[in-house]
Amino acid sequence: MKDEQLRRTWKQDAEGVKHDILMVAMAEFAEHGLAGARIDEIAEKTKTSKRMIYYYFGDKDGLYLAALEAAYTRVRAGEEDIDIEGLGPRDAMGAVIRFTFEHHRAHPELIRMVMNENVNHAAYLKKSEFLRDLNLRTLKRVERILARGQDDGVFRKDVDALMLHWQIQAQSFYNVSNRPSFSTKFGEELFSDEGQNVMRETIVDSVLTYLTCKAG
Amino acid sequence: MKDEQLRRTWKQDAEGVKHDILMVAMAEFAEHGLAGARIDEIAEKTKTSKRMIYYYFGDKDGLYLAALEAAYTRVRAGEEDIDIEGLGPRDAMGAVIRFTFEHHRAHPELIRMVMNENVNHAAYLKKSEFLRDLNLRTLKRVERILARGQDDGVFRKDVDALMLHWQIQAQSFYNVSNRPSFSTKFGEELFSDEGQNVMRETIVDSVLTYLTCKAG
Amino acid sequence: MKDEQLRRTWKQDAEGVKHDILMVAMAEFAEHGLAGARIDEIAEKTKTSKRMIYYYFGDKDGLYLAALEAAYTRVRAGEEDIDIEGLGPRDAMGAVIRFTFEHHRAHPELIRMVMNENVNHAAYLKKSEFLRDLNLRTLKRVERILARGQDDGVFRKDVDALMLHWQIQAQSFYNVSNRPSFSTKFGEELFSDEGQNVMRETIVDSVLTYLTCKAG
Amino acid sequence: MKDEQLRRTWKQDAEGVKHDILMVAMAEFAEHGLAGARIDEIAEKTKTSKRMIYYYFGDKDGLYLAALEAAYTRVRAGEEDIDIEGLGPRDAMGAVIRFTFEHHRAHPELIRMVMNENVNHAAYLKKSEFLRDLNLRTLKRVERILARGQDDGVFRKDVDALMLHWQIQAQSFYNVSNRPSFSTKFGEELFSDEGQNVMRETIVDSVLTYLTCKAG
DNA sequence: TATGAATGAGGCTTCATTCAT
DNA sequence: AATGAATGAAGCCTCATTCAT
Repeated sequence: MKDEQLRRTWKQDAEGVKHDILMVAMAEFAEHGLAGARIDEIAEKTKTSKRMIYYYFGDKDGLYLAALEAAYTRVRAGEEDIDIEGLGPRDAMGAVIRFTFEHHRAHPELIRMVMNENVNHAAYLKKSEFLRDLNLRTLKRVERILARGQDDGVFRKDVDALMLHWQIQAQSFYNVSNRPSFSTKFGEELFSDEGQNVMRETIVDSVLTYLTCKAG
Repeated sequence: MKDEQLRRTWKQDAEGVKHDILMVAMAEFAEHGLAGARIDEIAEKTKTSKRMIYYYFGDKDGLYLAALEAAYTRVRAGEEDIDIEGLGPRDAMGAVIRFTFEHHRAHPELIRMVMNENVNHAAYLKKSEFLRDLNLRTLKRVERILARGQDDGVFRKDVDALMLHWQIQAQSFYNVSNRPSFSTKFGEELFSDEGQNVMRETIVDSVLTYLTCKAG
Repeated sequence: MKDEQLRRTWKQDAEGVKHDILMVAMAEFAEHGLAGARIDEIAEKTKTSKRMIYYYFGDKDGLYLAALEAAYTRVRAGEEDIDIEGLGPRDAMGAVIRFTFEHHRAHPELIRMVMNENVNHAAYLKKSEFLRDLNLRTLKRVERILARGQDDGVFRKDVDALMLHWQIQAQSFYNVSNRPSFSTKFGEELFSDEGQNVMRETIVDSVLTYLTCKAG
Repeated sequence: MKDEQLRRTWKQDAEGVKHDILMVAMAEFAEHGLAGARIDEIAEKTKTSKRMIYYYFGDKDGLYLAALEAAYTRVRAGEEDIDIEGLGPRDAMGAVIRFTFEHHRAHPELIRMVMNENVNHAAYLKKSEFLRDLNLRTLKRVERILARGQDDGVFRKDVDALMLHWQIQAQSFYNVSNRPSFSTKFGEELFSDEGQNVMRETIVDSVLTYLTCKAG
């Protein structure tokens, strides 16, 4: 079963045990959803036992919520890396779109957890104040760049930041979430490395065109 | 419990019974997903008994696949209604976008079934040739209009029909699929009747601008 | 395990199966209480399986409530046998006391279920209207006889029927319920056949003396 | 959680810790019974930790037995207060009955532990010599008063002290133990302050009448 | 003396499915 | 074509208890 040597390493390491459980749980919930995931299966893939899951997380729901939060927080770490301070509005907006697109691509497990949340009518998202506030920063960044571009006269004035944010999110999210069904119907073409580059630049292009085009 | 009079009406009406079961199953699978739906619950809401589900559909998977197909076919009926023959490329494309957007909005149960399929890596979609081919027509229409606009010199040449189709689908789908999580984080504003009108026209506007803008 | 021949006899005999489960459950809950009884143990002693318990009774609480009701109703069957119509108030009251005393003695399993109910603050008794109303008849009988005796001038006037009923119940119940602790402390003497006869007649004697004594 | 200051006070105070645990355990066992009580729950309500329970009492059974003994001894403290030396047999017997009745009323937690013992066939009571001998004194007192009254010619001769003791105990005990079920069926009337006074005096009256009535 | 972490065993319950008629 | 009864397997969770420090 479990490597006795390894277990000894973890003994009394509450944070380590919790983290181990969370990583496994996140993967399992992302893969199978709340209803589809199995506590037994999660425990099996863990360095510890099923009993510890209940010890630390209470019940399946508690574990799910913790895994959801873990998925968000883990992903958030890499989010700040983007530096747009020195860029003009166009380039800044392009950078934000590219970052969002690639960020979603890089974290399919979070996308899948959010898909599950939507299947569940965002029941657990609603429960967690922490989670609800998490994405506001992304919106704020779009708002700032948009405002700057509008002040500079580079961007058209009749564009709403929330709506723009929504469009960027929609396409970045759908790219990951609906890849299985879309590629089943229309082929893998769009999802090759090359295809994804084209897609990303097309989104950038279409958003910037929309924001900057004089005629129409 | 069940109205005896009504049941008598269905007696010997195999198609009626099957249809009844399918409609209930579709609603339940759309609501709870494959893993989350309960055969008992489905049977309960049916005019007939649990045994009949197994009689007609074999097992839960069989019922799910049948419900998935039913969801697609039921929705497909209303799809042809759109008449774009007399329209110019711009108006035709606008009509297609508006139709797609509203069509997705009008059929959340299908959206939810597709969400579930994506959670399941489109396992059942892949099984059904029937389902795979179903959406090709929508793509074809976009292709035709795009080609016409490009021939007329109204639309820019460097746009790919599949990519364009993808963008329209992405936003129309995400609008329904991710409403729970998005509205939890950013409010219901975008999802009021007025908000949805703005969103739809924004999508139309941005796509058409992208297709037609000379400068950039 | 189970006799295959016997099972075949029970097959499709829903009432038989339910009754079988109830009798076993009653015995187990009487013996161990709600918390102490084990569903596995009950199932084991049953002609059927654990699954059927849930099929018919939903959960442990449901089974407990059903067993409680069964205990009451089963005991109630023999209750009418007492014929006091032709008797004078003294003899009638004596008959009622003797009947109550012996009736409690004859049904320790019901006494034990009621003990358990009292440990649980009568939580389930309160839930069941059926159970609440069940003992009113006994009180009514005492009321009638008392009133008759008071009208006849045989019984003293300042006696309350409910209080009298309470005294009869108290001693008849305690005789069964507290036999373990009482006999541990004070010996089995009172609980031999002879001791029980003495006890019963002592109760009759003391109640009738109280009801009829002129002096004081 | 726990008041740190208070805990420091208890530190090194083994007797204090044990006493604290016992008081909590008594309350929990009285409330839920042996099977229904939870070690976790007891530990939670304690000033100390679960580990200490095992340290001092070995296991759940050990804790239960200790709590049972604690319940008896704690209650016993106030028992001597009754002074009947200067009273005649009638008044002395009345005083004993009143004392017993009120004493039971005042200590429902002991009554509930004894109820539980009876549910368990007095298993733990039988184990403890200490507990078995505890109530003999009460019986002795009744014996003495009864003998005195019989010698004086005030009480009838054919009354057995143990039986009399039993009757007093039965009614005093049942008043507390079966209040939940009795009041559920017949109302709270008998259990108001006024009702309890009436009940107590009725018991006194009926016992004394029985003991002293000449005619019948 | 004290404690947070850990746990095996067993508890209750639910699931999709099949049987017998 | 139809149904109420029945079920094995597996799910989630809780219990008293012990370990390591």
